Amino acid sequence: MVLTAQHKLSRRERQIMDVLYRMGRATAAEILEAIPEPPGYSAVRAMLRTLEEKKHIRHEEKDLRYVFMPVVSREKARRSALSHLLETFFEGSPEQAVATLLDVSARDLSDEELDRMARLIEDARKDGR
Amino acid sequence: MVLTAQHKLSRRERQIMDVLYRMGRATAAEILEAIPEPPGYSAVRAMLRTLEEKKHIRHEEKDLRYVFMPVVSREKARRSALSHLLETFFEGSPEQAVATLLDVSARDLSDEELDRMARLIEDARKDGR
DNA sequence: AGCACGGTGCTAGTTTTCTAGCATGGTGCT
DNA sequence: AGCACCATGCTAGAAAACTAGCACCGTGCT
Repeated sequence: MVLTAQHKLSRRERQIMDVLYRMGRATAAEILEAIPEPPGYSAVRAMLRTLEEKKHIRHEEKDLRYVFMPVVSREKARRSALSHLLETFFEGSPEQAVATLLDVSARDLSDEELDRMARLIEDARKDGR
Repeated sequence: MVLTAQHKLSRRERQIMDVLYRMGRATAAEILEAIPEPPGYSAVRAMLRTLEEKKHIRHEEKDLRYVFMPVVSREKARRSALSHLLETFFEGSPEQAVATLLDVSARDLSDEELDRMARLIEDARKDGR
């Protein structure tokens, strides 16, 4: 079971959740700015309300305005999203995913980053048993 | 610009596209089976029609029934989806993505797979210049 | 030929999503 | 106090998504 509830989100709701996961936390106005082909301000606020009702987000009050954030931790959402991507596009093969990942971000990978990735793989090898 | 048109898909449409990318090609009935909390059969066919109108999919006729498939190649869609995921959940950092990837699929990674991944990284290092 | 079966095409209707715009309430300035 | 400014709360309506169900067509069996 992948991203349990995520699948039920509407287009706009998903866009908002994406923004919130990217930014961590944001006000209605900030969210609006971050959405491509942006809806109206009222629309954003209405959807924030329903997202909150559905327990996907919560808010805190800060300087008179609401700051919204996801209820599910980024870490958890990450894993979920990654698993889903793996199944959908990579036949569940991490190897293929890494290949594409390296290819996509080839030009801005430093030697240091590559080193660290290599080390991650070594670590995984050890933990494997 | 990421997954340009993908962002405009409705919930059901996205579910269908996911299925098609997972399976490569499928009939209406097969798609229906593959969708969690499945809609009605008619609903699926209606959405296949609109997806086709919008040029996201196309169909061929095989043994009297339609077999649907994405217009955009899996490879291209992959990259797009991966980029988007990277931005949304990993601050654009491939390294973090690899870390989570290894963690998520830790238990079913063989030494051989780990070797191949390590090699991919070596290759990336060389290609880098 | 006549009929059952399994698929597609289409239309009409419901439900959900998405939106605009106004009412309300707090803050800070004059 | 009175007023402008901003943010939220809410309601009512438009638009899009979703769905059911029937008409139609080709195939193959009797």
